[in-house]
Amino acid sequence: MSNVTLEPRRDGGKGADTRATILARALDLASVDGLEGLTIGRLASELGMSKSGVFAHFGSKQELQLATVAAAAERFRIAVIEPALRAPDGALRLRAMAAAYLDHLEGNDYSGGCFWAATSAEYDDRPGPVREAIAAALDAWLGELERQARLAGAADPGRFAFELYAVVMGANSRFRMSGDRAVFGYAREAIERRLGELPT
Amino acid sequence: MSNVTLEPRRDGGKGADTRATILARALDLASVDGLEGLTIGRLASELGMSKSGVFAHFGSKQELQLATVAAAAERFRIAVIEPALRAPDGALRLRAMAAAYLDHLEGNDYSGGCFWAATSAEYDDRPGPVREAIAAALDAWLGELERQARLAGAADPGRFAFELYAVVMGANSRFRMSGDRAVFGYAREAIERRLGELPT
DNA sequence: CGAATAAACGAACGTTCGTGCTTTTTTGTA
DNA sequence: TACAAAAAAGCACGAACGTTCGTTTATTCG
Repeated sequence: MSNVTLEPRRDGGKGADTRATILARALDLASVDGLEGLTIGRLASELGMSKSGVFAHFGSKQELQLATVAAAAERFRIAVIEPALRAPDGALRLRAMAAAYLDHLEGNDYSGGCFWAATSAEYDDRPGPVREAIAAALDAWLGELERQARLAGAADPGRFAFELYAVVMGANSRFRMSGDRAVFGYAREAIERRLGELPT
Repeated sequence: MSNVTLEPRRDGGKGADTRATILARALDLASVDGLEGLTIGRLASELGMSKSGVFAHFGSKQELQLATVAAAAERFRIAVIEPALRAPDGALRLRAMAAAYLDHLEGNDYSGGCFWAATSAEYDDRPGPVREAIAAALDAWLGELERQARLAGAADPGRFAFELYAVVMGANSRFRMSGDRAVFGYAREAIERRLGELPT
């Protein structure tokens, strides 16, 4: 009766693998239908599991949403941050970050586009822990852009970071809606132009 | 028994007023919760109506969504397009359109931000008539930007239109998430800079 | 091997969803 | 003022939602 385990362990057991499998699928579903449209029943049926089996890993839908946000942040770190770290601080790092991001977006035909574009639009008017988690991830990204812009000698790093962010997100938005790949070219050229304006 | 009217009339009767009232509220709700999160029950209770009373005006949820998109397009026309028409074609018109849009976004503290930003992110992976309606509205907006950019003598009007779009939408996105009004200044300055690069 | 615990299952709950059918109230007009 | 049409309400439905519960199957470990 004592020490009742309500949720699977999050460490080495079999549960950790299942949890990772669930979150990988949750990430794809949420990129398409949003974190609110993500349902435990759908998730379970796509995984060949029972609703309660999936549910037990998180204890509530909100915890599932928060775990999905964390998984998205980790995937973003691997797909975008990590590759860009090989470039030196400053303008070259900025170029590498933007390029990795755009490549990631352009290559993601299969899944539902940028997780952060979808979920930030979904939660920008929905207070609560999920919104805060998304906002923190975006602030971290913008903050890193700003930090690198400062190292690159930008006159107004905050402004510089905003412009990079806007162009990348704009390309994702337009590509998703129109299917026109030309927007990635527009975005890359705009970024190059801005980078070229930095002090040498 | 013959000629049964399933939906209220869309013309001069009282039904037209009610329909407009419903759509006005639907627009606000959809700006916050999206067109999928918009529910007939919630709409009815906020309006002090019955679910079936609201439902009868549209016949299906999808029709309600399509009518809401149309209402959003009309509001956008009044708030952004119309005021900008007083400026002459070309660069001045572009400046007026962007300014009206940014003012509209910055002044919309009460409601849920840009309807088009919210719904395009929501439907970019959801095929169907609603997506097509949203895409058509966005294409019309981008097309008008491009047309004016061409009249202003831009070397690549499509690229020019994309950059304006990205900066305005980026400002909306960042403001909604961070609450930082400085992004509107960033956006206005970026637009002025691009307009200044046009041939005189 | 056997006991303990982790993991997944299946059924049910109360609620809300969109939608259909019927009835009542309101509106416009002859 | 009477009456037909329009508008709104009432009621019910099947499905899906998140969640809880008790039970069963897998896994781990002494």
